This record gives sequence, structure tokens and C-alpha cells, in this order.
Amino acid sequence: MSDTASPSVQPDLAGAEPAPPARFDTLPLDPKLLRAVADSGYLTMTPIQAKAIPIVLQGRDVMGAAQTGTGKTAAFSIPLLQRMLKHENPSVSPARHPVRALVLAPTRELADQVAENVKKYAKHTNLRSVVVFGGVDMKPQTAALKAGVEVLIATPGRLLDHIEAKNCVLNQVEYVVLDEADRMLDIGFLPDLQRILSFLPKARQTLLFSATFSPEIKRLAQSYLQDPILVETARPNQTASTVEQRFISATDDDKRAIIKQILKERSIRQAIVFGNSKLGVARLARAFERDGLRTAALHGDKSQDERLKSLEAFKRGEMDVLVATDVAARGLDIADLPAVFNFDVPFNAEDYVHRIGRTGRAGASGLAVTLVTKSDARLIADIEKLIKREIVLDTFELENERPRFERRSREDAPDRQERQERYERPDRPLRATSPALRTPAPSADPFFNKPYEASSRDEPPAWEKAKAATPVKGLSSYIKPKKQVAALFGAKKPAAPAES
DNA sequence: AAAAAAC
Repeated sequence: MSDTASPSVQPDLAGAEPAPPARFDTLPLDPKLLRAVADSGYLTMTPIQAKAIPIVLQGRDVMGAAQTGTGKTAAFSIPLLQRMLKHENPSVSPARHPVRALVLAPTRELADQVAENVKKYAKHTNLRSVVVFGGVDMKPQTAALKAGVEVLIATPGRLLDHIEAKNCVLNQVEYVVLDEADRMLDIGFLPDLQRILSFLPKARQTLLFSATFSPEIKRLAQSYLQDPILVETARPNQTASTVEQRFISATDDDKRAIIKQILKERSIRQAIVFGNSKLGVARLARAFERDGLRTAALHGDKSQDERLKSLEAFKRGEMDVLVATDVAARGLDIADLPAVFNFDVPFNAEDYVHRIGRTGRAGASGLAVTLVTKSDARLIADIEKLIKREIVLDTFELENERPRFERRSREDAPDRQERQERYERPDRPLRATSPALRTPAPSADPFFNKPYEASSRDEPPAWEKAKAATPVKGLSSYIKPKKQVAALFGAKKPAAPAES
């Protein structure tokens, strides 16, 4: 109820009481940390920080769920640094300091980003931190580890390498953080994670943070925590209300043109386009590049050097579009990203929440467009269940129906030149420097069917209503068909309620 | 139907 009043103004740091947000300087923090926080320009805490920091300071285990972009990294790193400072033993030679805090993250880029934050908050202290991840030379990491660090940030594989090479000793770790904890605990990561945890003392403080926690993961997580406190802000798995979410029914052939048209008509400066596969992402990136968009690609088949370069170029604004797999779905903090497109609907509903969390960060507004084909119905239903919001598919009018090739024999296939002309001319150019993109967006929204209702999040979930009303299995109970969409999805008339 | 994380 509390946030229906000003949905467009108040970022969805929901759970926030109307009370003024607490300031960092009201916390019992070392002046060195307070100074670093102030240097970063932060004055007041976000809800997850206000709730989690005091509990972490008490030494309790925490499972923290909060929307993306609400400062989870600071929520664990600041109080952990405080605890490490408080128990610092200055008589020990720095070189002999063992690793005291370990932070694990599921992707290299995320580990790097967390490490940057930790460095920022620790800069006035003598606590040293280092980040280790794969795909880059081990030697500098080894040297840093041997010199001694108090805070180690890592991805699992490379950390195990260092453990086996005896480059680091983890038997005195006092604090462990699993960032994007639900991913770290999923089946692909679990064996490595268990192995790593087996090297750590049992008596320690453990913190798990993520935007999404499935019930199964919550249960599994219990076994790694001692008497944990669950810290939640708003509903878990929620998406920020500052993000306008659109779902557009599309065919595979039209997806790219739809994205380009939205970019142009909404004058969108920059966007991430998510695809489900590495190959698909690489192809799509090449296609956007041919279209004249400055495009970077980010996926696991690229070298780490290329990955870092792509991301940096995008962050510097030198790229219009970043096409990425789910390697970029979680945690990455790209300031003021205006839009996210799901070229493919993600396989896991949780990943939807994480993907669109790249936009609308820190209370900014954002647009998230998901392109939905006929075969995506099941996935859309999953998303609807997870985010507990009704999903309505919009139709989209392409301004220039793109010329299509008829199937031809190989001999009379168009040569490259002709192909270029027929394929590309209609909607070129689209680069950010083109006048088309500078034009202000039209006041009426010509290509979406209905205005976004931020307050719909407060209504009872549509899927529950639908489930109660119609025992229809599959899509029609989850996706409310509009007329064209109904045809596309072959939706039937809802059956009369059969049960009594 | 995939991706990520080590060499």
C-alpha cells in the first residue's frame, strides 16, 4: 500500500518505511571507513544496507535478498571491513597476515567489480585485498597472494587452482561471502563451492546475498549458515518498479528489426541485448555491427582480454549495444543503463530478474523489453509466476516491413552487394550519432499498446486469479491473449470451470 | 533448448 502513492518518483526500495533513510555516519564505523564512504559520495543507506549492516556488525550469519542495484556489495563489504579492523592485531607483521575474508562470485567480471568496491571502501585502512579469476595470467595473482592479503575475492575455479598450488592459506578465514548466492549454490557451481568451503574453518561468519532466492536454494543455503538471519527488502525476486517491462510477441526474423526500431524511436542511448547462447550472441553482434550499430559482444567463448575490453568500451559509452549471454546477467553495475532487451527469453525465470536488473539501478528509470515467440510460452509463464505480476504481450508494428528473401536456388542467390542493399538500407543508420537517435521520442507511444501500470504490482498476482478461475493447463491461463496474440499462440477459449 | 567456472 505504502508505495502506491508516488510510483513514478519513489524508487522501489520497497520495505522502506516513510522514516528518513538512515545516514552511514550514524553507524558505529571506524572513521577510516566513514571517510571512504563519504569519498564515494554516499550519505544515506539503502534499505538492504540499513537492515543488513547492523546484523553483520553483530557477527551474525545473514541471508540477504534485495533487488538488484540497491547496494548489496556495500551492505556486506563495509561491515566486514569494520569487523576486520576491530579485531586487527597490529603486532603481527602484515606479510604474515592470513586471508581473513573470502568473497566468491560466479563470473570474472563480477568478481572484478566487487574487488573494486572493496578496494574503495578499504582505501584508508591497511587491509589489503586482491581478486583472482581465470582467463588471465596466474603469476601476478600468485605474487599478491604470497605477499599477503586480508580480503580475497575470487571465482571458484581459479581459487581452487591457487589452493592446490598452495598460493594461499584459507584455514584462518573468519568471513565468507557468496555473492549471487543462488547461482553459487546451483548445480553447476556446487561441487567447486563445497570443495572450497571444505578448506575453511567451521567457525566463521557466512553471508549470502542475491536478488533471487528460490525456496530450494533457501533450504540448501541453511546448511551453510549457522543460525542465520534472513534480511529481505520488499518481496524477494521482485523487479524494480522503476523498470518499465514490456513483452512483445515477435518472430525470430523480426526480433532484430524490433530492437532497432525501439532504440531509434525512444532515442535510447545504450542497451544490453541478452541472448541465450554464445553462438547466437556472436551472430547477433555481427548483425548489429552490419546494421551500423557500434556493438560489443560479451560471452564465455571470448578471451578474458576481449571480455574486459568489450565491457570497458561499453561502460565508457563507446558502444551503442552490448550483446551478451547470461555472463552479464548478474550483478554487473553499469551506470545509467537505459534499456535491456531479451532477444531470447531466458531459460530460468530468475535470470530474467537479474538481466533486467542491469537497468533501472539506484532508482534510475529503465526499459526492459522481452521478445517472445510462440515457443516461449512456458518460460513466460515461469517468469510471471516468479515476479508475481501479470504479463501482457504487446504487438509491435514495424515501420518498414523488412524485405525478405524468398528461398532461391544457389545460382541466383543475391551477391553480397545486393544483399547489403536489400537487407540494410531500410533502417540504417542507427548509430547513436545519427540524427534519428537525437530526435526526441514522440509524446504518444506509437508502438506499445497500453501504458505501463506501476501499481499493478500491488494487486494479487494474476496467475493466481487465472489459476483459480480456469483449470486450463499451459499458456492460456498465464498469458492474457490480445487478439493478434491469441492467434499467434493458438489460444483457446478458456474452458468453463470444471471443478466444484 | 544454455551459460558459467580451471589449466
